[in-house]
Amino acid sequence: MENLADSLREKLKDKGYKLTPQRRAILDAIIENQGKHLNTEEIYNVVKEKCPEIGLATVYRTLQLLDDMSMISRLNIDDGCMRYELNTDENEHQHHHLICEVCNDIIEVELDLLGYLEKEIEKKYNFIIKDRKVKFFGVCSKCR
Amino acid sequence: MENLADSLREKLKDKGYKLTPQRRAILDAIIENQGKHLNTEEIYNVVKEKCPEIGLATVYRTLQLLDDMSMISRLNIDDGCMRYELNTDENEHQHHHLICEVCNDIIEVELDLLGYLEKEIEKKYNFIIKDRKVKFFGVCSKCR
DNA sequence: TATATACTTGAAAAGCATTATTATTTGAGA
DNA sequence: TCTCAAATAATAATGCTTTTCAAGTATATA
Repeated sequence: MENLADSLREKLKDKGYKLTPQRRAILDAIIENQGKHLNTEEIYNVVKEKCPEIGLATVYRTLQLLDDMSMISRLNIDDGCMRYELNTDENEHQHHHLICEVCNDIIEVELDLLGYLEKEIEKKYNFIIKDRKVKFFGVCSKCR
Repeated sequence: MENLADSLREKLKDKGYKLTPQRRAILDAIIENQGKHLNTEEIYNVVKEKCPEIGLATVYRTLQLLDDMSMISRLNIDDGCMRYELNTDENEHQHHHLICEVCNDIIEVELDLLGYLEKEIEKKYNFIIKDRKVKFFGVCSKCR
């Protein structure tokens, strides 16, 4: 997965941002924990292993920057903090989330199947849909 | 809409909660502003007109109570605060939300059309779906 | 190479929505 | 009316996030 890290670093530099050790460490932490939907504090703790002197504010700042650049996405599970996930080419397309109310695991769903609903909404409500957030709450296969 | 207020008051008393003037005022405020998706601060300001001595903490407490009793539902638009909507018999069934990125208006969508997607998810992921939150972001008819 | 300029950072303070605490008040049944 | 658990107002505390600011670092320019 070396190419992913490289391409993200390139993306940063292309936009005129400096690739500091802190930003590099935060990017690495997110890449290494892909699929885990870590929150800011958790990312901070991972990053501190390689970069012990980093400040929490830098993590918040960098996550905001990466979100603005669409390199990561926010995910709000209503658990009191913001979680993040990597935007890869594969999950660039819409995907939904299953949230297990028992173990709090977050599962990504590749199935989309919202096309018809969206077309109906755009027609009936004359509303231009640009983004969607779809979350299902319930019990996952491990907890049933 | 007198019956709605009455039935909600009954519901409170049936569960052993006292019908205080504060709770009555908060219920009335939510009923009178049905469809507006007010946040806690906004509800507080409406309630203060009829009940000026009320404290903000009481509003938070009561909204939590009403949510626990499924008389209202939380709606998180990621705008930094929690919003609420009344659970009437009509909207008891699932409904989604359109959020206009221009005027920030929130439109309720009666169309459901999620049945097939949910069945596929339950089958493919062995996940029992108990609730869902679906939000579409874009531009509403008034702003296009 | 020296220097000006803009960008980053860590630490600490501030912001903001929400929750907990506590002393006081109140609703509703005996 | 009296009693007492429940509810309240005021305020402090909490937790996540953003801002401030002084200091450090990198990049461009002369």
